[in-house]
Amino acid sequence: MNQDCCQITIVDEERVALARQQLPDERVLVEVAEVFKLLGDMTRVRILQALAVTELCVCDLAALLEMTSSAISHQLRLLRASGIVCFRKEGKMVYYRLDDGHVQTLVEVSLRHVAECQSA
Amino acid sequence: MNQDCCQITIVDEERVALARQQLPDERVLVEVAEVFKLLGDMTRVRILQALAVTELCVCDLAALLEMTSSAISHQLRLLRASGIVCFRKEGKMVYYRLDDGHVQTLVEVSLRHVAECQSA
DNA sequence: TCCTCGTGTGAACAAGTGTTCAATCGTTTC
DNA sequence: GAAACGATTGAACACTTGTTCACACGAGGA
Repeated sequence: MNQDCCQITIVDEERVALARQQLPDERVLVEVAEVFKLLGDMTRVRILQALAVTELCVCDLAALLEMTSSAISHQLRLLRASGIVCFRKEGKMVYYRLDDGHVQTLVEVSLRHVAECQSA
Repeated sequence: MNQDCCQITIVDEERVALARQQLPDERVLVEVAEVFKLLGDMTRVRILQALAVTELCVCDLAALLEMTSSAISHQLRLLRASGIVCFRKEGKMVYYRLDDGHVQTLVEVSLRHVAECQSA
């Protein structure tokens, strides 16, 4: 039986080699995880759900989610940096909206998954 | 102008009300965030990518990702609890595979999003 | 110009998370 | 039965992360 350097038995070398071959580039995986990490927070999910309905300014979101505008602003900064939301300035106000249809798709698929798990 | 209890001005009550109305149930949002949180980790993303190719046992995954089987097992436990992966026992081995097509869709959409952001 | 108000930012703290280590459980094979 | 092996689990640790607080910026309005 083959053993790797870590003394862990590889049961099926072929399958492992196949999986390794199909594994995307490390940098891509990092970014994929990064996107999901951003979506993996109640506050940010609620922000995105709200922005999926209509564009909103920071204080709108703060009132809607019953949080400080500072907390909202911090989260929006992260979402902005990853190209998930974009903004539009109008005087003192800054209106945010979803930048990308993919994000909405992700949330929708996730909602479907949760719905199925609950019914099962 | 209206003010809520937190002294934050609601700029557009109509839009806020609309967004609030469309906001899914709190418990659903918690679960959605939970799913994304699970996908928001490099190790788990790599596990899922590997399992998208073929079913694998714990030690296969440990060898593939160059990690201890203990670390892999901890992560698989979380993925199992959320119905993202399922397993099949065969003697001493436990073979894991994706339980749900939705998860694969999520990863694929995310990959597309990342690809577009890089090209832009 | 001064003040107000919406927003953005940095430091700091509490809470949550992933890995390691050691031990245990089941199953298979001497 | 005992040893070997794959898998699982709990505690502990370092590390990350979300919110709060205080303050700064910038755009109107008096």
